[in-house]
Amino acid sequence: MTSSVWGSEPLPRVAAPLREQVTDRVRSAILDLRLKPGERLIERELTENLGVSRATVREVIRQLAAEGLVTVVPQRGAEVTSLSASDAADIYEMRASLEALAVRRFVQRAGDDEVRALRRAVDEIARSAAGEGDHLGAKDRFYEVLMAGSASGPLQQTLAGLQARVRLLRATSLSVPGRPAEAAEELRAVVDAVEARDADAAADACVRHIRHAAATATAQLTG
Amino acid sequence: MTSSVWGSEPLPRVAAPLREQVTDRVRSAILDLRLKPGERLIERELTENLGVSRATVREVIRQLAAEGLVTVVPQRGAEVTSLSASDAADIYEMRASLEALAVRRFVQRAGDDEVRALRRAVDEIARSAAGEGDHLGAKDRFYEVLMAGSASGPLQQTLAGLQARVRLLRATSLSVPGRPAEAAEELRAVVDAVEARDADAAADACVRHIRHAAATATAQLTG
DNA sequence: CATGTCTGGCTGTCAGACAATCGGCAACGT
DNA sequence: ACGTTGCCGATTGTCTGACAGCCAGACATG
Repeated sequence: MTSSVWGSEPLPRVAAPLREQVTDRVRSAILDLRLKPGERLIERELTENLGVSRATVREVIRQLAAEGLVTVVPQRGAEVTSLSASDAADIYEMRASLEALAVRRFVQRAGDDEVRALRRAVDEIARSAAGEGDHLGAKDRFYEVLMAGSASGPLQQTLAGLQARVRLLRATSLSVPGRPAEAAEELRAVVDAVEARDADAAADACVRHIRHAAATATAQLTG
Repeated sequence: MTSSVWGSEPLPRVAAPLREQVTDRVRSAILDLRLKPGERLIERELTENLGVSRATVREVIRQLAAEGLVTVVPQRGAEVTSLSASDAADIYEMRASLEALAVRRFVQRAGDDEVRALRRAVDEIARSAAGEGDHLGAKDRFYEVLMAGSASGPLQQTLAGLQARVRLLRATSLSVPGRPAEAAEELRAVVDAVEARDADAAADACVRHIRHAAATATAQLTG
């Protein structure tokens, strides 16, 4: 294959369409809580603050609505989604099921180098949990590797949406003290199973991790 | 409650926004195979055939893209998604996980009348499988009841997307002879467990059903 | 035959316009 | 003082028309 010379993939799309840049900006704003749940998104304001036309803004809003980050009320417009406690529980449970599946696929489909990358990612999480470093970023990289290795378009798309909503949750609740270290340990268990190529064990460990995360999160929510 | 005079619910949305009507139309066209997988969707054509402006058409396309029914290639436009065999397998597996979860929620949350409605729905499926009647429609109604009873926005939204993509699959493969009767039997098992309020058994039966459906479907695909 | 160039078809994006609708506020009658 | 009524501003839903940029295939050229 000559493709190895250029780097296989069908081209990483260097210049993203304006619409996607804007989508990313707004999504970040929501996840960073610069737009709080329940807050209305007025089209005119967005056009001004982002410097794009209303048509573009509207497409962005539809996109984010599909991801579940904003909710559109007919004839009233979009607002940042605010999740109920039961929604939160469901989302975590969905994540548990689907990430377990993703981990299974990873075990089946990922090459040794990708397994090593996953190991590195979890190490970085542990480091950031103990000492210093970008914990959220480290977790993001972990999931990036996981998704790439499990190589499933549909799974990736769906999980991305769920993950975003979880972060939306993290808005309401947040960082419990000893939690990062625990999380790192749980993820290490996942990678251990993956390295042993034991899909069942890996899936189990994954479910345990998310159930645990859900427990601490909802405790914050209702408490 | 005075609401009983008008019919309880927060209003069934009589006049849907134009955009949604159009979305439904196009979605139907895709699922009924009047638009085949791989076929390009040209904006101008859609504006003419549907009698709406390009702006509206574009919002509709973004919506369907988010549902996974169409794929947009930057600078080239949208085409009806065509799924790979491995995508199909993943989608079925995701459906298995999530519908199992939905059934669990149904057992927890649904009232007795909703359980009865589910029973009626499965009976109708059986009838349509044996003698005559709208089989697809019957299945749709079954899922409608299921979703309403499990009462979870996120679950409903996600599963709707998956279900649509499964139907897209059904485009490529299709109706195996004795299959409908089997399916009816499997769903009956689900309802039996639901009536017994046994969430685990119901979830298991559900997973079995979808695995079975996936098996026959992928057999068609690769064979 | 390989390479460069042109052109038509589409998409990406913008600006501006208008009707329909929602929410609140103020005037009104009682 | 209080519930109604009616009006107005803010915002969304949708349309029109326009223009630049990109892609693919036809065409010309050496």
